[in-house]
Amino acid sequence: MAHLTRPNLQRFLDRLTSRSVLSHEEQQAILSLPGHAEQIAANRDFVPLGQRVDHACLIIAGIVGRFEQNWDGARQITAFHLPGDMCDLHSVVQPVRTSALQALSVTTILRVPHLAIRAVAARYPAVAEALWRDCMVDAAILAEWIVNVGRRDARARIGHLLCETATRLGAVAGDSNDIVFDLPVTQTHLADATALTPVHVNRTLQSLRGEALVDWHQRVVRLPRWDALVELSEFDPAYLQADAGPEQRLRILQAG
Amino acid sequence: MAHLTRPNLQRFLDRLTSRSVLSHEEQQAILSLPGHAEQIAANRDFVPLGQRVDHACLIIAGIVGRFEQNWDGARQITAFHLPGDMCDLHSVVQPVRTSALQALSVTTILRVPHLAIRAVAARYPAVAEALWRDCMVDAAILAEWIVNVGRRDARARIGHLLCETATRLGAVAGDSNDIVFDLPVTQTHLADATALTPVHVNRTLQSLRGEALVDWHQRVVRLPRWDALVELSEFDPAYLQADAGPEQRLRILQAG
DNA sequence: CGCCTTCTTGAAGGATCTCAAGAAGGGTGG
DNA sequence: CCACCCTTCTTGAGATCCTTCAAGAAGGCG
Repeated sequence: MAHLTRPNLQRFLDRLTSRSVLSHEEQQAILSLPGHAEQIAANRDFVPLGQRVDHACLIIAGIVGRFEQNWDGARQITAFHLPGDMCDLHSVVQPVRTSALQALSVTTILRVPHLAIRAVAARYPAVAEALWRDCMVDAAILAEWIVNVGRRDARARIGHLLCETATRLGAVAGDSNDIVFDLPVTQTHLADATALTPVHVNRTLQSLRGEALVDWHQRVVRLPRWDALVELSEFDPAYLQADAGPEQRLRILQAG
Repeated sequence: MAHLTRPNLQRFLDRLTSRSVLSHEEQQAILSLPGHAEQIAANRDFVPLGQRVDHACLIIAGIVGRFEQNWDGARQITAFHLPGDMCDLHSVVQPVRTSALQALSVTTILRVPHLAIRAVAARYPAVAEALWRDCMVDAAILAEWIVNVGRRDARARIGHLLCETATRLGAVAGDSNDIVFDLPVTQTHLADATALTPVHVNRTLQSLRGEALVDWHQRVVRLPRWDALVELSEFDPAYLQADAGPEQRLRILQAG
């Protein structure tokens, strides 16, 4: 299976090197990480709560939600994880699981042993730094979700989530105003993520559809008026740290 | 001023060593970090948005809020930072500021240069690991805030925030059912943190007071029926990772 | 004592929820 | 290829939690 892991790890590496500077040797070390692929059915927890974990999960295809649960069963998704994400990278340094991970659609993951990641991180401090930095981007997204759930009405809330996801998926390229991307997620999942009820999500989507802001059919999202949606949702992609030019990539921990 | 920084850094070090294993030498390195103290007036931004930062802020006394802003001025506090917190530790690895920090009451901070922190982290990988782990605890708190804001009604929301803050302040010791701690924060701040309006916070506090769950006067919070409040707020302190016994402290990145 | 912030109270309005049930869609087996 | 089933989407009507607006009371500080 090793011959398959490499191209998948490349995607993860691309993510790291978009924000961090890594040497050729360090990059090779990451690409050589072991891992074994696994297919997960939709709506299945693949990292249940309360257990110690000994591996991290790299998403190859599909989409994953990080769930927190309420006593009365009300669910809250606190993060979407997209292909190329190491969705529980934090567990490398903190193997006590505090939230569950669930596949939202059929999802392929690569389970990468903590031991291997730790060995690379220990050997190459710049890799540890890059991983740490990646975790911080996830944290910035969490903070933005608090604002989303706390301070925006249903239309802006859903719009913002779509803008964020489109950006993270790399669907927002060039200056096209017509964005299309795959989002294999149900309206109920969207409700869990935005802290709304499925019913209200449905009505809100209709409202957005009525203004040609969102067109969502068969798991394919189309945003025909990107600029208008960005404005409605007050979406500012800065927190995603996605557009870092080469001059913004960092490598700061050097012994001396 | 150096003779003053050491005892303050001790508090930060205690926080780190409560979850990570650090050698005597590593601990000394942290205690020797330079820094200069500064007093911040209430309601003042001391780390404004959108700038590159070259230092992190250790809170010595007072309380700090991490603010995200809306276009229309609606504010959301995404985190409280308490004495002993390095409130923008993440900036060590990601110096682009994405959220503002504001003192909620008169606050004393210690500004610690990134350069110094990075030097220690580079020299001692276990320190980098401990810092990274500390950031992950903050991230877990962010995730819990999403649940709080998204899925709990006003009473539970405020109750949960109080439970969390009491726990983080170390006010929940032993099996006393009567918790008292200082919380120099206005009801408006509480509204910004819970995504409610100040008016509704006020009414909710009255409701909690009516059931003897919360007693809040002159910036001093008293929780006379801790167990009942915990249940009402469905507060589970696991995510705070505060009670890690010695056997749970970690040191995992070792070259080899 | 006076000012400014913070807290408190009332009444009306609105965004979202709850409950319930029907329609549509997608996959599976005969 | 059709029939069936189960999930997902859609719709309606009433209830509610929280907000908005406005204004007065209380508290802290110079």
